[in-house]
Amino acid sequence: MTPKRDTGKRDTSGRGSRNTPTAKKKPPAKTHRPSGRGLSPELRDIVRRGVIEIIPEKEFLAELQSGRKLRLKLGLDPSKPNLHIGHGVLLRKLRKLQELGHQVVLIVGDWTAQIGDPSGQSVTRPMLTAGEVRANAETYLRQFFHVVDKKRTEVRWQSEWFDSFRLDDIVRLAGRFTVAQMLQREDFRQRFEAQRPLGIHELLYPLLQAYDSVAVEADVEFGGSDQLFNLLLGRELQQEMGQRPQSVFIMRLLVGPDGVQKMAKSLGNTIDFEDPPNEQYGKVMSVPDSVLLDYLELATDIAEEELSRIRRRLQRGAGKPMEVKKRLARDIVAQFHGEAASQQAEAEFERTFQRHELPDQVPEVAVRRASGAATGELVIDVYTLLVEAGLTASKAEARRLTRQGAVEADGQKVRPDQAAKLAVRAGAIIRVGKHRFLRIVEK
RNA sequence: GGAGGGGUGGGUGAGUGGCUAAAACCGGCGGUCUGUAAAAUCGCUGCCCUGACGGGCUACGCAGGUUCGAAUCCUGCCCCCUCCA
Repeated sequence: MTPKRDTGKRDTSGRGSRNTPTAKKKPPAKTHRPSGRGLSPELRDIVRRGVIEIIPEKEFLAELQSGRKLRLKLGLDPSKPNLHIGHGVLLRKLRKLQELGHQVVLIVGDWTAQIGDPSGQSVTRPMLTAGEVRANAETYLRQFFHVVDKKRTEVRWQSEWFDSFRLDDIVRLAGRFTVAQMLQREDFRQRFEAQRPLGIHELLYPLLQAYDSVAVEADVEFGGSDQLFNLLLGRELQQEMGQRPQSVFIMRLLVGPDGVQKMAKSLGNTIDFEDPPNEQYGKVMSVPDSVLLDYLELATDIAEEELSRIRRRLQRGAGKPMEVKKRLARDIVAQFHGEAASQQAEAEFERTFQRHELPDQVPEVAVRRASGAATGELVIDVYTLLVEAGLTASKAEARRLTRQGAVEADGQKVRPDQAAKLAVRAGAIIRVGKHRFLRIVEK
């Protein structure tokens, strides 16, 4: 293993990761989610939907119904600039609780972002500079408030308390825990046992996160299933420091469009809040059927009864998965870009991918007519054009694709021997693969 | 302080003097099929020239050296890991 190179693994669900090296298989998330008996439908949905476990369940439910305004903590680590719909799962949960009058406390993990909580086998990422973190955080906040109600959110920066930490504060904090305790975190233990590197500062990560709970006097902390350890540590630390320990709210992780691995920036399988509508729609459509229901449950607010109906229909083979998926895609795009954009994205999808027609917008490249050639007749060098237009990364790639029959001009496959001097009409469409297009116009 | 192991292509990881632009796997891309799902199947996957054959350039931590020839041997440097103390 080469620790030299770090992939900067981040996770989807707030910060840190508890285990699952790179989430090879779907974690068999055994769920202990609350039954929700005796709760209003609204509360029932909140405590069940997408929830794996609430610890301690009874106390939390009692609190929830006590009328007290709860402080709901979520920490986000601004080591990457964009939020994705995996984060969205948590954010929408917060939003729902806000609607009941509770207070969100968003912690910008400007210190932990610099440490990085390496998931799996990766080691430390290079620490980010404070400036990078700030810039990322700005983007984060904008995106965050796309879902969460700003008026009922208190934004806190870790630097508020950690900047003034002195060595003795750190030593004292670290002194409250033992190595054995830290090794309960599965990825730590695995790395330790496999004699793979495990940095001391990495052990600090969960401690800092735990201290955040103390600093803001959190009542509840939210996180994905990969966060269990970190969240529980916060609970423990609060107790040690004389605070009432927070409840922890463990949510299921959304997988990426690959259908297997959790959605995470580091795995490159995210659907981002700010992906353009068409892209967002397309990414959702590429989600495998096997996780369609998970997406509906976690990434939309489609009502529970409706979900059961869809589930049953699909099981009977009655519903068309594709139609359901389109609905899902529409729903998600609408969340971030509005109804109109969502419908446009769907139309565009149907046009280009289902009917194989041209997209709405095709980039144009102007080519000069050779002297003596008739108006509207152009001769192009396909390879050069493709590279210049950015449709292929290199001429070598353009050649390869041509050889493979992936390049068409006005619907005709371009043969390799023609490509260097291809005669086309002005306005001709060059197509590479399924969805790379280019229109040739006369200069 | 002592002993040992290691730095290879987007990732994992083979390779110990020429047959190696570098196995295998993953990922990515493309063809067929199709619901931009899955599965299946075939192929491509450093860059430049070429319709093709072929040719050229760059590449195995960095810098030098040995050799007709080096990812592979030597020297120095940088970095990482493990064990013992």
